[in-house]
Amino acid sequence: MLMHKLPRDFYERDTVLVARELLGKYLVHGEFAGKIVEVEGYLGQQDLASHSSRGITKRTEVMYGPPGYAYVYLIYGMYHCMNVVTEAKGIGSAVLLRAIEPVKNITGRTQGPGLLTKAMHIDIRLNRHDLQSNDFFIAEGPPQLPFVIVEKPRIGIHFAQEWVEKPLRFYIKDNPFISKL
DNA sequence: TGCACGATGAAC
DNA sequence: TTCATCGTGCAC
Repeated sequence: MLMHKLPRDFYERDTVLVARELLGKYLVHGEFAGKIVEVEGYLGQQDLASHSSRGITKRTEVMYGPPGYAYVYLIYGMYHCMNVVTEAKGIGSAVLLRAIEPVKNITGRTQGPGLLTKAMHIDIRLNRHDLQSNDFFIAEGPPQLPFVIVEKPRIGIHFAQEWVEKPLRFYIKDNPFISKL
């Protein structure tokens, strides 16, 4: 299977562009692989829905670091969420991976950020991991048919005031593995 | 040093 | 609609 790893330049671009282009790419962790079918963009310190909105802290400094690294955190004490850091160093932006389509060695459901990480065996130990590595990365998959991208408001960010309705969630239209309608 | 609260998922 | 479960951020 063609597995051309995405270069760091891919991530060092506008977050919305990176988010849209991550759809259809292959997330690889060791023996596990899945096709990314749903993502959300988190734009930086001005984005009230983003963890980076409170500035640089021990937790968010990875978001403000160089692009192409994983930001993995524990949510609700029991699930992990995985993001990829985007844009230049100094900008606290990232793309949350919300759902994948199983490709290799995946058991269990993958529709939702917590289920995705569980199925891919991704946890807090992979926080700050360089996605240019050989054990954990995102790659261009094999050629596939073109698809339509659906834009919707992000999930679970009711507190984010004027950012609540911004269309920063993207998914592959009609894909059966997206997390919600 | 303490405490309220999630970028969730599953059950009721 | 409620609950499980714990690290983070901010108040005190």
